[in-house]
Amino acid sequence: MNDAFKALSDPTRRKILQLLKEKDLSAGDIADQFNISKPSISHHLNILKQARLVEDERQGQSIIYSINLTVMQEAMGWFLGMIGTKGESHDDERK
Amino acid sequence: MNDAFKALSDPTRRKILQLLKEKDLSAGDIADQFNISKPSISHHLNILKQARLVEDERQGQSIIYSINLTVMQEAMGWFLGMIGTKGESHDDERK
DNA sequence: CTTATATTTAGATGATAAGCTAAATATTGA
DNA sequence: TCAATATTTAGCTTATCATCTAAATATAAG
Repeated sequence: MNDAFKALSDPTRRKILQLLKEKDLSAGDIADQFNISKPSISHHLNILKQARLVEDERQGQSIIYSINLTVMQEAMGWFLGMIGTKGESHDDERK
Repeated sequence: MNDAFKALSDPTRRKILQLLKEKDLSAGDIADQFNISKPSISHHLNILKQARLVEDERQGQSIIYSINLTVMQEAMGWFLGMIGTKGESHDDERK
């Protein structure tokens, strides 16, 4: 969970996720969307992979990346818990 | 928005937000919950403030911090857009 | 006006992180 | 097997960040 928040803190990685939301892409196709070297993009993809925000699968020469929404939904859960009524979750709350 | 994601990437700051979700607290009361020096906590609070995730107001000697859910709701919106059906938001999508 | 309390600011340090180039690995096809 | 293509790994540099101590600021109380 912490890894996911860390991964999401970088704008390049968030943009990668938005691209993958549209459709699966190879590492090279992703790199083409940025003014950043391929090795750097590969590094970002690795961070996203460790956070389990993306998955990869080799297809011939290419490695195809796809988004994994499971962790994103968990993060959303954190926000939902946050946005609930202030102080609601007290056991000793008076009615 | 980027500031918010950056601010949320630190576990100490996320815990501060969770404390403030329960009730407003002074800077000192917040610092007491961590094994981190008061200046460091002050620094974290400043980052949260710049991201507009918290607000502060002086009350006598103390400065009281409170959570501001507006930006958090915006971040939630980002997640919602992300979790929508893969590829849905194309203009040229065929029905 | 002096002291005590609460918080922040300043300045320094060590750890993380993002970026690069060059080299290594893996796959395909001639 | 050799050359081309796709991606990652290694190693380095620079910048950002979390943390600390010491000093500064602001309010309250005697």
